[in-house]
Amino acid sequence: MPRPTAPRPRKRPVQARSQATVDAILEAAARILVRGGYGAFTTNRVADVAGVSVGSLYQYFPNKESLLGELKTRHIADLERGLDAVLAQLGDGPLPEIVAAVIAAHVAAHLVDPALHRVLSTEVPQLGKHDAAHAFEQRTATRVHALLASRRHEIAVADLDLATYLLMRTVEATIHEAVVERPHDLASGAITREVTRLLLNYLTVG
Amino acid sequence: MPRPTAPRPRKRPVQARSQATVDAILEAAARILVRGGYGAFTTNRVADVAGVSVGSLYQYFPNKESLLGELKTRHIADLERGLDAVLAQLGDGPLPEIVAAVIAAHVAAHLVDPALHRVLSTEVPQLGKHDAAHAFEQRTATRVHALLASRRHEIAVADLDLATYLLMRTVEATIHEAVVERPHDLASGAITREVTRLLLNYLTVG
Amino acid sequence: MPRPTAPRPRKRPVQARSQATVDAILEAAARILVRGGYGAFTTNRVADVAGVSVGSLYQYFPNKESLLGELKTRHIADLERGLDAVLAQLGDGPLPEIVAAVIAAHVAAHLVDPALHRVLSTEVPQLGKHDAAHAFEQRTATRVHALLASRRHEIAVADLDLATYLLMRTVEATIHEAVVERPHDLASGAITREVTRLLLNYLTVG
Amino acid sequence: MPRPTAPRPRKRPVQARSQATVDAILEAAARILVRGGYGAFTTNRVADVAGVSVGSLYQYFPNKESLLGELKTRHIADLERGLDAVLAQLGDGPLPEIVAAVIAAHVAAHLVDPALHRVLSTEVPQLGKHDAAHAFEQRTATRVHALLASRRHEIAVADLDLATYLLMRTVEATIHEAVVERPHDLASGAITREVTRLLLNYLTVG
DNA sequence: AATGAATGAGTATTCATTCAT
DNA sequence: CATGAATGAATACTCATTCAT
Repeated sequence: MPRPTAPRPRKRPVQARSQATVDAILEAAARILVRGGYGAFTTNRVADVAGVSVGSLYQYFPNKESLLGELKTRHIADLERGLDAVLAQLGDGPLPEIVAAVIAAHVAAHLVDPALHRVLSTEVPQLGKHDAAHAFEQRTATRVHALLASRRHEIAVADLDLATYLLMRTVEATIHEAVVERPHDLASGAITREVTRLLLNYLTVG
Repeated sequence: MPRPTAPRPRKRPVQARSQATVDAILEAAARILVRGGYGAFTTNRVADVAGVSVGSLYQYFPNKESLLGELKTRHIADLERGLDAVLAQLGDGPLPEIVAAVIAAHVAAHLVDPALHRVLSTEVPQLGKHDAAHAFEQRTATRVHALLASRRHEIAVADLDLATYLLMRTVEATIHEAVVERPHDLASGAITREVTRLLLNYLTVG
Repeated sequence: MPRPTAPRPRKRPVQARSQATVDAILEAAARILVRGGYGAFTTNRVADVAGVSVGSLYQYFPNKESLLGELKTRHIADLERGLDAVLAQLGDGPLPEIVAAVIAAHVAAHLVDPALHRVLSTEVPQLGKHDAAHAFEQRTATRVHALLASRRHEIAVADLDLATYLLMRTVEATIHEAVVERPHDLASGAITREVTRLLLNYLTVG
Repeated sequence: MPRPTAPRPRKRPVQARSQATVDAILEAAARILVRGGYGAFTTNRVADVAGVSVGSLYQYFPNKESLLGELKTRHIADLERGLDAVLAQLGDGPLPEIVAAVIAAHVAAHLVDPALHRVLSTEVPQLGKHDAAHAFEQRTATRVHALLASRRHEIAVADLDLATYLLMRTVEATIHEAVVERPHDLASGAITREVTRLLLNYLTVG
């Protein structure tokens, strides 16, 4: 009866077959979230759609919030995997290539599950931002910062920290919205091209 | 769970003391939203904090959603008022002045009630974006587009529509986040300066 | 706040112009009841439709129940007026005429406001039957009993009391339902004819 | 105030103990309805009296109306069972026997749960009569009609349809009221005897 | 482990009634 | 007398969570 107070503990599933259950639950959760928004996100319904009992759900997730947390964590891991794939191949090419790569990486990431991304980032209670999402952003910022630093001589911006911030915000904001509002410009490559130009000009032109 | 229907027009208070009641309700609503997020936003609690009875709340707002709607509408009106104040003074100065003004206007707008803005734009059910917020964005886009068009010869970007989109997204995203995450850079004027440079470079450098 | 406990006190309107207000209220009440059933019967709505304030309504009716009571009382007075008109003309004619007259009187009564009659007799809380309706039935039963008694020699039924009961139940039941379910047979006179035969046979055939 | 929608099919309980819960709920519902009328019929109170939580009630009945619907359905099933028991034994006996049987069946039916029957048929919102009650009446009318038709030669009434209507109305009305108002005459058999005579005379005497 | 029946505090909303103006 | 803003207990219904089987 008492409503949950803190989302401390998380998952526990380690065994073999239980993994299937956990996956089913998380998939059901994502589907419900995408289809009906956070308002439709009910533990009973999730269990139902997942084809398991509520009891089982609570076997793996101590409370609703932990389920949501795991969902976020996994989604972010997906995003990061995409990002890694692109950034990993980046040698010591010229700045334009790097910026283009960062943007491409973000585009790729946003196409992983745009609908889920939308719900997760706009409708779901945030709880202080001190979650996986924040950590991910931090990590990404560090990487971008390092990439910029390695081309320090090509960059006309004094405050590299601020530059990183602006770069990331800009990329995120333009790509994120474009997925929904300008799918055509995104598909045609216009968005990528323009944003690349936007950022390169900023970084290199005094 | 059916998504809530669009916010219906609510009963318009006209009498003397009723206006005070309505204001108290809206203020309480805003405060609760800011402090506890959408999850804490309960009609009974709003009435309680407002110091009125639930019955009174429902005398003026036919349902929870309409209360939320009015809150959004008023907040946006506040934003737009700030925007107007800045843009109205804009004569036919050079492009840099215009871009700076647009950014300054956004900064001003976001300082109206940043906390409320955050909740309203990220945690509250969106209902299809076809609300006051969307209309406001549309209006602003049109204004920005017109401003750019009037300086067409100074602008190196081919697609003015896309340029407007990128400009607005960039301004919105960087300012919005900076309010919370980089208050220092915002206060020092660094954000404004850099974003101005970012956008001017984009618009003018081929 | 405390819900009403007993419907003791009733109206108080005696003055001249206030009568108009009371009438408006009662008419509104009847209309609402007919259109929306007892579920739609709300003091605020009644006042609204009547074009007066709730306060005024409570000036004349101490509570919801008293309003309902007055409505019933008036409706029954209407019924009784119709009955009187028919029965008053009854001299010492033969039994068939009397039975026909009683039936005709009931038909007339049920055509006064069938819709209101329906709601009042099926959907509205009864509260012990110790109201005006019961008294009316009692009075009618007495009259019918007297009429039968005056033709005692023509009647083959031993228990005149029971005969009165059956006669009244039968007339009421058949007419009441026919208004809604067999309007054609009622209009054509078939119902009246058949019920007359039914009752005459019963009363006179041994 | 919108009239409630038609009773939707409710979740069918199948498991072991759940059946007990459903029964407890329905019993409590009936008791409350009988004791306090429709006004006292509250889902929370029903759950309380049933000794279960509201949640359990809503596990089996999606809404208040469905609970009421099930109650009606069961009550009518009870009535019909009684009717069946009597009518089933009817061979091709003479008309008097048939009429007597129909009356006896109704008497039996009305003695099942007279108090519940009263509330259900007079105080509860009807929703258009298109429910189980109506269907039951239809079925009964068909059976009675068939019985009369099979003795067509003994019957002096031209319109068999109208005769069926009058017969059923008369039986229903006299028995229904007698249960409450003339229990003595009912127990003594006087009601049955007189109503039988009433109807036989009607059907056979030209 | 899994199940799903059961729980009950909490939520949005209504409406009879009061009372300051 | 009239008004209508204000009241708040009561109501239908939901949903996170528990626990006996």
